[in-house]
Amino acid sequence: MTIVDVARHAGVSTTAASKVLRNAYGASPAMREKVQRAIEELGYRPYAAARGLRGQTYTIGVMLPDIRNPFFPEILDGLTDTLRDTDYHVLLGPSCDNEKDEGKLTDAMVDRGMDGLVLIAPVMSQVRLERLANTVPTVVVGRHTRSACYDTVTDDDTTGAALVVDHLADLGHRHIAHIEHHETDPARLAEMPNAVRADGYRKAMQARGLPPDIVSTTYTQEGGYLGTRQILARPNRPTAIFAGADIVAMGALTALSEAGLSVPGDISLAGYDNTSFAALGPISLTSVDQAGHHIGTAAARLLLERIADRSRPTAQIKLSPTLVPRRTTASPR
Amino acid sequence: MTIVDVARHAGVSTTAASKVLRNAYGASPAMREKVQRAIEELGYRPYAAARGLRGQTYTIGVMLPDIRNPFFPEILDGLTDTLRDTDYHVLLGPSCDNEKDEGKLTDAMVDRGMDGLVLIAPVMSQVRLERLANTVPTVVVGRHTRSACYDTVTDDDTTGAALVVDHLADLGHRHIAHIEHHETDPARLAEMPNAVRADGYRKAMQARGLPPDIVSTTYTQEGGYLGTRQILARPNRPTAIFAGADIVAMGALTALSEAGLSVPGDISLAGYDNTSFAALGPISLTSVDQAGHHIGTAAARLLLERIADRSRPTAQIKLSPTLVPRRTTASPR
DNA sequence: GTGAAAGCGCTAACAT
DNA sequence: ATGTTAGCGCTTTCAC
Repeated sequence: MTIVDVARHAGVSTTAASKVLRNAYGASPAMREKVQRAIEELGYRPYAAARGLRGQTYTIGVMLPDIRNPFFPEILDGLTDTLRDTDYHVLLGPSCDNEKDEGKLTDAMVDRGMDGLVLIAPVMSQVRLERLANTVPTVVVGRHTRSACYDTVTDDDTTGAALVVDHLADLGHRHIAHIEHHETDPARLAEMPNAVRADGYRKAMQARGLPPDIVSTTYTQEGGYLGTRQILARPNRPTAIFAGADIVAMGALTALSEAGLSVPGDISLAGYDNTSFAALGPISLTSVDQAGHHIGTAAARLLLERIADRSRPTAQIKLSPTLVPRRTTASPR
Repeated sequence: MTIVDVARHAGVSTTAASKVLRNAYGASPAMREKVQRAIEELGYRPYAAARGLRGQTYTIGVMLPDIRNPFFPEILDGLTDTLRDTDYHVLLGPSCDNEKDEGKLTDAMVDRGMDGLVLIAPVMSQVRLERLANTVPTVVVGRHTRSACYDTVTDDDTTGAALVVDHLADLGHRHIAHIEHHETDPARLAEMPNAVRADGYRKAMQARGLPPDIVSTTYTQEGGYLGTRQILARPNRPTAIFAGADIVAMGALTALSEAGLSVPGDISLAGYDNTSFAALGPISLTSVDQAGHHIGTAAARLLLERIADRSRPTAQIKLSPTLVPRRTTASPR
């Protein structure tokens, strides 16, 4: 079942069939009609690999750091909703949280001739990112950089962190600890959402005249659990914990409950991302909403624009977070 | 940067280069050496679309019903761990929970020349499934069927449901309600994991001489919330709820907490899947472990076998679940 | 063991 | 407006 069969069945040339397939210029309505019917009757489907060899594959690749983090599906929904009415299909890479896996995955996506890439909070160096973006249209989500090669969509993590610190400080907390995703690479320190969040925390604490107190782990449930245990093992315990992501707060909750501490009675806890689990009745976690759906929508639009015009100047879209106070934060006793 | 460049750089024919690329028979060690070096020096990467046109794309597609359900990442991990050391890459479709979206996605995967498909709890008809499996090697996860066209990996949902019912009945519960994922299609009624789970519940209740009580919603957090509200609105309330999936239990917890009911004081609650959220300290949900990682591993192995030999008889792998009792279940007052 | 060449299904010049 | 045809990068007979 190839385009040749369609053309023959419709009694036209393959060029004509191809044009109809791609809605390209130069096909009369009558011809469109004939070809469409032939396609229907034969149940023909164009073979993407063959198209890829000549140009587009109509495939957009998405890379995300952790499929377990319930925040990422929000972004994905925004992406797929926007791409639904286009000819493009979205394919997701399995989660990869280190530079090596990221390289392998993006290579694999390039090898498969993908028309565009959406990279969510990638850790690879900017040099690599730009090399990649020069190969295939790319939108980077989460990294606070400006590049001439790729578009970016970020949420204002500095403000988001301040939202939490101010909320807790207003409640009367003086000792607020922060659990961050460990970051050593000096370049990423200024770019990655987790690092910017930690920096926002530091600045907001300073602005309040409070000493910062940071524990480094990872943005996972396990990381939250271990980080909290570390905090609780110390001589003087904070009255509030600001977890850099909801998933981290989930792990923190386990550690706190194991330690026999009540939330917010003994200790307040805030997360980040406002995932659906934060809204769960028995959890009711104070969090920061960064509108994942909008992030996804914006990324998809930027990518489509760039695919259409690879030379248009790059754009940086910055969204603003909002605080969602719930029952895990209260004044200290 | 094509295979021709590599061949020229190595001073051999493209055939030779191709053979080395694919570890095919008929290339001397010396030639392998030369070609490998050329590949390294040129940083050559084979273009998957072009390979696809002649044969394999080294890509395996995975379809899952809901990326928000924290159980599926377990299966995925099993899949990717097993596939890591092969030449295959895994690409995920965005979640799709209805027959139409499933069809679009599987079509897209076939169009992209994928070498194999893993379908997790698909809802499409068996006819369609078999047509698909005749096109491309396919492993179906979760559906309790035997087909001559595709391999299956399932967990014994009947036993799993009985595990929960027996646990609750042993604790002294007489009125145990079940929240299921709505299923109307008569064909799917015997095949889908949710339907088999509901049937297992029914049978286990009957074996205990207890009247079944089923509420139909969906396997989502929202579904659990709405289903539980429905249960609570009725005149006589059950003493225990068996949610068909942990994610459903999460929604149930919200509804119960909103209603001012304590768990397990006022009502016991059990889930299914033993996701990482079930183990969370403040939740500590009794659940059924169906070893998602093993499911993924088994699926990957079956798929590789079938890709290697498309005519080998189909296999049906059935795994056994275990109960993980936690703090949400206790004897009724 | 090695190489020349045909062709996978499609698109895009180019010719009509 | 429509058709002819040369490739895209790779694999795979089939000679040697």
